[in-house]
Amino acid sequence: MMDEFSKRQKEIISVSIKIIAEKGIQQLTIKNISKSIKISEPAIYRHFDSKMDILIAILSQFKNSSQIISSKIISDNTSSIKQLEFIYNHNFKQFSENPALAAVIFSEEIFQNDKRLSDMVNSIMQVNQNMIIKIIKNGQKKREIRDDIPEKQIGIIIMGALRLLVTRWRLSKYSFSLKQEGDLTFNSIKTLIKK
Amino acid sequence: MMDEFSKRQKEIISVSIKIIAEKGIQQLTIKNISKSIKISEPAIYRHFDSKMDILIAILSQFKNSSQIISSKIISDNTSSIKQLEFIYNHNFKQFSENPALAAVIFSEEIFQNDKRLSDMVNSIMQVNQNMIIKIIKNGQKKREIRDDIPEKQIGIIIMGALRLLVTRWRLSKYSFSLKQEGDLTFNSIKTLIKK
DNA sequence: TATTAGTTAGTGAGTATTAACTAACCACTG
DNA sequence: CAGTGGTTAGTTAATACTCACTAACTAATA
Repeated sequence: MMDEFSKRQKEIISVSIKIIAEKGIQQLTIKNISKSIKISEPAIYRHFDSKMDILIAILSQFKNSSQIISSKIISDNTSSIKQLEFIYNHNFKQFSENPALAAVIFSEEIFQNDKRLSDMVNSIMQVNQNMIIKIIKNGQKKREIRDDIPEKQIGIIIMGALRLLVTRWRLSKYSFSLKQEGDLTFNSIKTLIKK
Repeated sequence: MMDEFSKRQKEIISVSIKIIAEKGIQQLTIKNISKSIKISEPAIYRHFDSKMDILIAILSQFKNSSQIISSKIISDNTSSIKQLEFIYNHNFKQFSENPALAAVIFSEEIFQNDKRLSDMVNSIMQVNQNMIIKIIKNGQKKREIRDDIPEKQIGIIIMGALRLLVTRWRLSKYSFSLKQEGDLTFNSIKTLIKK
């Protein structure tokens, strides 16, 4: 409820995400933000107290949306494999439509400096991790997923493959179809883990 | 043979790695390097032409060592699974002994700005990836690894899990035993991929 | 005495942020 | 309705700082 950002605030957030996607987080400066919006640098401070508050706003947006998706999936009553497939597809779709998201989510190193930011990044990671592990555990109980491997380990494999794929896609400057490659990877994982 | 670094150069490289490990790559500044060595900032430039040359020196060290390991493993005539296990163990050992390595290797975003650096990071990644895929392909031929899944996909899964584990270990400020957790993960992978 | 490795003092560029001011709008009130 | 005070969102100019890097000098040493 609290994140009723003003029009300008939303604009600042969205151009910030765009800058990160296109030029990396190093280039996210007040100067570059203000240049994009075509207002002066100090004008930014009419809308956010500090640069960090902008970063926090960006991250909190992502946290919200991933929490919403998480609860949506968990409450959905299809097979575990289908749920995992949905997560993969949802991620690929979201990243493809908005490559900036990938750049921000995978910038853990940079946020490490500041505790507030690193806590936020960690908790976003946690939300996804918990969701996947929950699904796997459930799938093992329902005998849809093999149970000779701990759910935590399957979780690492699933998350790891997803992240590596997205990282490669990003570093290659989005040179291949994330959805296409992702489908191949998920099919392989499906073959590996289904009972 | 070309990397016959002087004593001071080696010192600069080693404190740089230390700084990256402890405070992140953002804190790798000429000022911080010189402070650690207890010489003045300009003195650094007696030994390296630029900061980038220091970064390149660091990366080339890692590249060399990973290439050496790669050829060593490939020429070794044990089972594919054992080879993969060796890679996992080698990585965990190297990272545990020198956490800076993890910080450097996984800082792709930061090196993206500069072409020379990003090429270097990419090629280090490539060396490992090629090695793993080669081993898997061979293992499938020797009927040690299941061949109902493309070698490339198994490669993504193996690399992805390794990277995710290291990333988590690093972000948790090395709070758990990488070797111990890594063994668990590799055992699970072994169960999944062996024929 | 020539070279090496250090020093002090500085440059210029870039950073986030603040100070001081202003134009436009908006709600009261005489 | 005209004028007053207050708020909002912008401006220009400046501050204080950090960054990589350089010029000029110096002590030690081979």
